[in-house]
Amino acid sequence: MPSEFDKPYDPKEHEDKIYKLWEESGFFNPDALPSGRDSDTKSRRSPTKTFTIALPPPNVTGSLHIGHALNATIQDILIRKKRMEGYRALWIPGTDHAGIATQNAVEKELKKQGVSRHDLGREEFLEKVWEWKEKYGNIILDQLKKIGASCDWSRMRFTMDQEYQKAVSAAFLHYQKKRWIYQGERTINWCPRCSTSLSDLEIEYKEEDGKFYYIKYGPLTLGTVRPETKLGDTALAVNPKDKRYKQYIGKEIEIQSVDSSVLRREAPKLKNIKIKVISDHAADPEFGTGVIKVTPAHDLADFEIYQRHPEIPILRVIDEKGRMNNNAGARYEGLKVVEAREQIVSDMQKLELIEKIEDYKHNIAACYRCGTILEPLLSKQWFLKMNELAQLAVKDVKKGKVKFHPKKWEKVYFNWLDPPVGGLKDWCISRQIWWGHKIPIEGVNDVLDTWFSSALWPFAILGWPEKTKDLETYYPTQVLSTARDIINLWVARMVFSSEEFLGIPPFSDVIIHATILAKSGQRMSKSLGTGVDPMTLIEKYGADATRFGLIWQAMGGQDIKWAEEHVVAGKKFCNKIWNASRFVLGQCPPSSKSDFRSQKKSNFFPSGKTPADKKILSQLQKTQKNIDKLIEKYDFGKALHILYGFFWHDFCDVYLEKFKNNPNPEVLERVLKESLKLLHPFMPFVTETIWQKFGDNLLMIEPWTS
RNA sequence: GCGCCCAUAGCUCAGUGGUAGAGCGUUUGCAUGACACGCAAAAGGCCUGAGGUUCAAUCCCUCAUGGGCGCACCA
Repeated sequence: MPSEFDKPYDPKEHEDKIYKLWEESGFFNPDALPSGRDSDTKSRRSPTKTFTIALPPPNVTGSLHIGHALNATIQDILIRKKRMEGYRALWIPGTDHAGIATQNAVEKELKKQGVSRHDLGREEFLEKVWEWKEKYGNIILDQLKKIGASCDWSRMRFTMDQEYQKAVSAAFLHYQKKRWIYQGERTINWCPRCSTSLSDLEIEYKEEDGKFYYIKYGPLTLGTVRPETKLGDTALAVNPKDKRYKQYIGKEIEIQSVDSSVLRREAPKLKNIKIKVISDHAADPEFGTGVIKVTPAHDLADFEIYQRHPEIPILRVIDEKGRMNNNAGARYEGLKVVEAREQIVSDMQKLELIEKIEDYKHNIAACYRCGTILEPLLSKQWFLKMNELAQLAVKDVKKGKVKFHPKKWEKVYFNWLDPPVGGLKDWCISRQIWWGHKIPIEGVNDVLDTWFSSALWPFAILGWPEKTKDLETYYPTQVLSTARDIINLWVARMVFSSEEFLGIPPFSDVIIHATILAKSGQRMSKSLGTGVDPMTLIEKYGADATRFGLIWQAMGGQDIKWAEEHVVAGKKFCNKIWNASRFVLGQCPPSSKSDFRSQKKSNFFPSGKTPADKKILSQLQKTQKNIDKLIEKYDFGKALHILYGFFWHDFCDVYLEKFKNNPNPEVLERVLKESLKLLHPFMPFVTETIWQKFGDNLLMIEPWTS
């Protein structure tokens, strides 16, 4: 027995070597796959039979987290199975430039040296980002190799590489020609920290304990959580049906307010001002006092009121940095929003303009990249019309051309694209950062939303807008596997982009995999230290065990609370496979290995004649069918449970234990060989390592079932 | 506020219209010609609560409770 076939299986001994073997074979590139096998005259790999997956490009800022590991495993299972089935299986990897996230990361690093991006200027800063990307951007892909991902690295793409930039420009110009892109002045979500606009999807809501201030406006009283925006009020609104306030509608009322021209060091003073009362359905008679203040420049809802009542003025009192500007008056100018709030509240209290203050729990919008509280701001931005595009995306799922697994996620998709109330707002595609695709219009400095380029991913990586051979051969893709939080941010936008530019859906099946939660049942969080690093798991238990643990737990896409025990089980299982193989090999020495490999269908029932032989062979056959069916249904967890039960219990505990004194080598070989194939997509390293003991062929391209 | 999901063994989860399973953990044997990362056994659950449908419910329906998540302009 070869010395490296030692008792316990040690993944570290084998995994890197095996990965190198695969890479050197060139078979990750489907163009290099053999077109048929000598033992099989039917051409297994007809050029038309392709199977493509576009890897959701990880951000260059990131390192692999446990969710990536699960997602990569799922995709690798599909790709490996299809490759064994004879498809030209292509899995295209790449990375995303991740505009805001990457810019933030680089700025943070520069800050350590006391440098800001403004010190460097745009050109030099971008050079730094590129340097940073070259240095760190591919770490995550190396981590994918560690878990065994069989991507075609020769086709690796980056959302900012030259070819990809062409695709982005082409898409932009196409939309522009259709007049779906326009510039407009709107109140949008603004992150004062990142100093850029954000789309409606790039928001996270945080619950906050705030205060609800009841402020006197002459004869009226109204409630607000943001008294500082009072300085930008240009109207009051009441509901047209609200009888209490009917008499005021359409009238200008005179109210006493804070005199904002009084300097801060002086005592606050009252000032009489006039303000118009309008009627609008946005005012809910049931809530607060039924009167609302309208601050169109700093509130998204108020801006909508303004759009319905264009006669009211707009007054901006907050700047891009989140500070009060000179419109706010000398008393408040330069104060941060929160400071201004404290100041104005104290002023109003002194002037007896505040009736009462209540505790109030509410959700506030925060930046999805840095967590800073967003400041709605009137701003000139570029928008992409969404009506028709959204309908393209809706149509594909409604018609079943794109299917979600599990199906329930359709709801999230439809809920955004085709909301039950209101409509889908146009997509704010401009960002005021430096790192990204520049908007291809002369004199415009803004860059495009990162997701604008991500939306083109599945076809841009195959060469679109050029009519490349790859695009022709490998598009559309079949499966997209991703996390649920980017269903709208990314999946929906890929669907309509592909429909718009190529007239077909980008993929037919969308797998929304389980979200892996911390033991507490909450999302894993780096800052809380509840995250699990897949690299640590691989280091400790091996890649196969990690893959096993992930798939074993991620049943049916249901969220899971992470339990490392299952990775332990995976490690034990690797060992079991290893040792069973050692035993079988002992019964069938390497001299017979050519026989071992060339068994054909004709002797699926080798000379085994005992009832037990027949039983295990029929169990094997049943398992093969089952596993195949379950993988096709994307039911990976169940497939693995069944495989585990078959191999460990039916084969090892029952059959092997019973007959180890008097084994039937042919049956052993048959069962082991077929089991290794079934196991390979799940646990590629051990299975390939064992397979290598039998000959030179790669298990990776052995026929799935024979 | 609207919507979705979950509640089964100590832990993490499967599952079925006819009173339950896995992995890990625990207990007890066993160094049995691959494996102690093992083998053989065992303990452990009125399947969250209350109603309903049914001959029959852990599984179907309703409500409740607890937990998670998504959406929403309620200032």
